[in-house]
Amino acid sequence: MPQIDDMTQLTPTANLTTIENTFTQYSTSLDSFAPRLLDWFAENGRHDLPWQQHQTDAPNPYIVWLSEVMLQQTQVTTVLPYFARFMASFPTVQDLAAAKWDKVAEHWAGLGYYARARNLHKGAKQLVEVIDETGDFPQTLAGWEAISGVGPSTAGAIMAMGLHRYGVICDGNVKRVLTRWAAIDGDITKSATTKELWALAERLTPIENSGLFAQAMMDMGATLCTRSKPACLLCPLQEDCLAHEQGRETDYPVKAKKQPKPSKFSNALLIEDIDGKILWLQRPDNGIWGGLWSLPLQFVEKIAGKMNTKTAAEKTTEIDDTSLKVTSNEKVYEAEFTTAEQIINEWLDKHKLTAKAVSKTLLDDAPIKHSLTHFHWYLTPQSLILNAEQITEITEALEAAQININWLNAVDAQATLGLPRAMVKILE
DNA sequence: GTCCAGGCTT
DNA sequence: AAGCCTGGAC
Repeated sequence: MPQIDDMTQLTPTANLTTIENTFTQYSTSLDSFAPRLLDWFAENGRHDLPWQQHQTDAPNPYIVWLSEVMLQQTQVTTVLPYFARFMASFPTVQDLAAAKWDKVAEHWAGLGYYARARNLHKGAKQLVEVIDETGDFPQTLAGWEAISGVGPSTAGAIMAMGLHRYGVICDGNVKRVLTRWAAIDGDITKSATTKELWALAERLTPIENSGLFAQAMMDMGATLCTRSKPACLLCPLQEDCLAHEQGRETDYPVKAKKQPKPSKFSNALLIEDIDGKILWLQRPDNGIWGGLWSLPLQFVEKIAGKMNTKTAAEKTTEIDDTSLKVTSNEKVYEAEFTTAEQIINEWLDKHKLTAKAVSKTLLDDAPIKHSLTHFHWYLTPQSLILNAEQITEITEALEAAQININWLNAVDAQATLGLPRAMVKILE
């Protein structure tokens, strides 16, 4: 734990000094922050989450590590059933490390951000290696940060809550609470602001009970200091919250304006045999849905995000144009295919085969829209039935290129493969 | 329907 | 700095 004298050195500008000068009795505000928060947490916090370890003297770091990785970018209610299934199938880190990737992927399917699942599986193997060498889980912040998928905040959470040692977290919840409490106007996506927030989090975290403090901060951010409509009346920090004083709670945290998202159009090929078995491809580890199974996708086009500064004339064209076509100020990009999709496309070309639209009714031919962080994806299901000879040919072509493939009907695919949500939508 | 949150890796 | 996914808020 850095001493307070060191803290000012951590801040690039006079950040903490600014905060301290803001209060006439700054040490009272800063020093009473944790006691007020912990009192609130004892009375009103959640103490029944299945991964919480603060009521035991022998915390299980595996449970905290697993839950923290799941809780990255994901809300508690979404994580709960996934966590239960993981613990049932992989009760120890050794079980997880020994599992096959496809089994891990199937357990994770639907949670999103699949790199987390790949890192989790890799991390389990790394942890078993550490345990075999030292007899125990890593015991230091650096030891945990060396595990794949564990960054500074997750490592701090594991130190504090999984080992009952000293640890600091500074996740999205903490950042929202702190930017409001101290009215920090810097863009939280900038590294200077990140540094400032980490320094403040460290200054506020009590040396004793850092685990309870971390839980309390996360609970505060999730239940009181919410993004919209924060419950300031119930907040133990209300009396010296600068954002509240100014009535500007929802102005924080400050983030740079989002860039317009491009749109991508693809066909999702349902390549079937006469028994209704569908061709599935395992996607490469990098890129979208890495390591998961997907239908072959056929790139159609990609259109740049809509500009914010459109002229009235351009807006009119846009309204008139209901068929998702390129408009004048939009750019068309290069096609994007995986190796497997290239092989399939070349094979279809060679045999002059074209997939047909699958719509139950004439009106039901709209593409499925799937929005991601950085683009909108419009997926149009297209069907193609192949004979036995063609099935053999395409299977051999893909296997020759070391592509992992599967022929499974819709029900079996959902039950046994890790399918991303968009694929489930298409099957439905 | 649209907008937005969210930690880590590369 | 960009890429990654889904669900909840509105």
